[in-house]
Amino acid sequence: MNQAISSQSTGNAVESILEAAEKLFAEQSFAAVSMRQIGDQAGVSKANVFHHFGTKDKLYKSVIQRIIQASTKLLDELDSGEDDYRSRLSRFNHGHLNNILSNCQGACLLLQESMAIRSGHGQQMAAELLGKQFNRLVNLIDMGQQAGELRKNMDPAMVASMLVSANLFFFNALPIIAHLDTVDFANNPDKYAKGVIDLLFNGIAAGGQEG
Amino acid sequence: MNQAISSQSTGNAVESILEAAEKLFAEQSFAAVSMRQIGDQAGVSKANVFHHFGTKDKLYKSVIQRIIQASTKLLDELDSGEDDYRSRLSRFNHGHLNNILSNCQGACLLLQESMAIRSGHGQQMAAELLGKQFNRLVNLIDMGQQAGELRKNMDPAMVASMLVSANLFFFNALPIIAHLDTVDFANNPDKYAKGVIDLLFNGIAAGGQEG
DNA sequence: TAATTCGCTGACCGACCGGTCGGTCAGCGA
DNA sequence: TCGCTGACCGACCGGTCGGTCAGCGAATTA
Repeated sequence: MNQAISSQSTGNAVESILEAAEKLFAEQSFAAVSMRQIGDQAGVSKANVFHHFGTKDKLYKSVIQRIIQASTKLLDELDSGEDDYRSRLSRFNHGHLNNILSNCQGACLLLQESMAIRSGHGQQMAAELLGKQFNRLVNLIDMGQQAGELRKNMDPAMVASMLVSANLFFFNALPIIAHLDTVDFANNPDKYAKGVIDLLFNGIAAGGQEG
Repeated sequence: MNQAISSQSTGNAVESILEAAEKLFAEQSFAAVSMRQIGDQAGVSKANVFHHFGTKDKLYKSVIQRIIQASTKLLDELDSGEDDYRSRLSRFNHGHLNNILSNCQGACLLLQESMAIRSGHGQQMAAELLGKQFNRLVNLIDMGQQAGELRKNMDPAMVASMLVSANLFFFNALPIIAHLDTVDFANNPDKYAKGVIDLLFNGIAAGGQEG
């Protein structure tokens, strides 16, 4: 075993390759990463990467699938409890942001794969997942409306869009924003998530209630 | 002139190369695009691309600079008028979203370049621009607070974050979201921008005023 | 023990990469 | 007319790419 290489903690080559590929693909891009790099990072030969995954494209899709499974699992665990809808939305929001931040590489890949113009290799897989998660959130807000807890003259999908986007932005623009002197919520995800819920519920107009 | 190639409308080779490079870099990635592709797309030889820009890296940075200049110019034109702060924020929001949608390629490149983990070639240039634009928006909201038009127990930077992120999300997740049956604001940027302002000002809690 | 399978590897291939080079050609000031 | 310049090109360089393949050692099976 070589000390210079990272993963391969389990001795399982397949898992080592997947971890290495996810990291490299996220940090760079599909085209920028070579199969040799992935093999080196995983502590195996380039030929072995091909042995297990056939082609670079299949390896990439396996990486995306793996991220999707992990993400879905994490989000499923959030769906318990029967509080008021403000609590449920808040819990979803905190969970969503934490999921993103606890798996930056995966989030980065999915976000990149979801970009419009881009000709991604796993675009429809990523789209399917994000669509599902988005719909789930929309339904939650819709139920809040029907329960009379949220005002009715608004579009639930738009609220969902703002919630999800706020978290994605926090994750991927953090290093840019962190050093601005106008910002003090950087490196404090919980404070950010709480603030988002407060603003979204109470609005920013003067005279609104507080969170 | 070849019909298969796109730009070169002006006959200016440099401009043709920049346009071709922006398109290809946005649709794919820095590594995925070859100098030969760029030359072909621009209707010039690969050697000529090197003649004008030296290296692939310099060409890429020129593309980013060009996008930044266009973006800054567009945003500067929004800073006129002295209405109430709701109108000013609304105008900024519509303008910001329109800027993004009218230059998808540029927005795509800047967004990609601003990603956290990513090791981009024009990262700090993109970060500088986004930081400036962000600070400008924060100041606008801050002034609204001091004028008493916006409630004071909230973080202006967080509001700015939510505004910007909502637009970025709309732009880059549109194709994913468009076909969901829960969504009806797709392909209607003005409706979306108006809804964002409404939600942000009035909140979603039952009992809030309408927009 | 002999045969077979399995995970894995180094050597190798054609294609393409970023970048360079020698050279052509139109235009321009003297 | 001359010398010079910059835009432009085809051909080429060393190097790396994705992908293939015969074969190795260690298990597994008969």
